[in-house]
Amino acid sequence: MGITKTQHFTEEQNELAVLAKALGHPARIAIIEHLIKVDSCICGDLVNELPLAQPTVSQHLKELKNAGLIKGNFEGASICYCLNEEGFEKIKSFITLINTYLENRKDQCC
Amino acid sequence: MGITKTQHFTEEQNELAVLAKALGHPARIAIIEHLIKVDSCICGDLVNELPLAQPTVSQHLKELKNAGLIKGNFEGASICYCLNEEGFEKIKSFITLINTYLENRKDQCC
DNA sequence: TATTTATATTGCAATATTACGATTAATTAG
DNA sequence: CTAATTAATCGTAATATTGCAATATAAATA
Repeated sequence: MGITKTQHFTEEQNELAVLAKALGHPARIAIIEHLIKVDSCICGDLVNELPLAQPTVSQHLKELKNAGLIKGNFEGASICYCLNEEGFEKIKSFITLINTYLENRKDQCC
Repeated sequence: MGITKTQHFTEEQNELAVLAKALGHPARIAIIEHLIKVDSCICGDLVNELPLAQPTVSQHLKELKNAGLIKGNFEGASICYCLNEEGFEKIKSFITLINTYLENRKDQCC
């Protein structure tokens, strides 16, 4: 029906999915990569950096912020964005779990 | 216009986005978690495990496979699925990059 | 060969996402 | 206060995703 059955999955599963989904667009990957390069920047910088219009960039920023992957601070007329460590911690834990499993995996069917 | 401007982003950015997007659904997180628990399983096992119908599970498996996060091997009448290390390597590299950055970050605006 | 078992595919309805022009809101500069 | 700057929101079109019933495919078994 086009609507995710969120209520049937665990909170942790839904949380991870939200975080991964937020990273599931090249523009948002590009935003994260840019923030790594410059520590922090304002929306206008990203509009210059990306091949997208200002409302579109603003929307992507909103999604990253809602997911908990970036933070925004008012700085005069503009808003200063930077990475939010908390969100990435959760992804890191999951990837570490998978990595540990893969390193110790014996029984590989494929 | 509802269509991602893939061609304006780097191949690496698009690749990462595809991988993250594939993880961006709780059912697919649940599938990955189940595979970690049991090493390998067939579609029918997941149909019993998840609150979703067989065609829906099959579709989620297809997406994970297309993204390169799982592999499927014919095993008689059924297909044996397990994690694909290659796909997770790429995500791990990205998360490690971010993690290294966050650990050394001095200038935090937020 | 016919039947059962396991999974993929098709088709479709409901909903979500992507993108942007136009507009609004909020702050700064003059 | 007014104009300029910056970014969010609204409205909307195009497209993608989610989910499942029905069906098709493919292998194992009787």
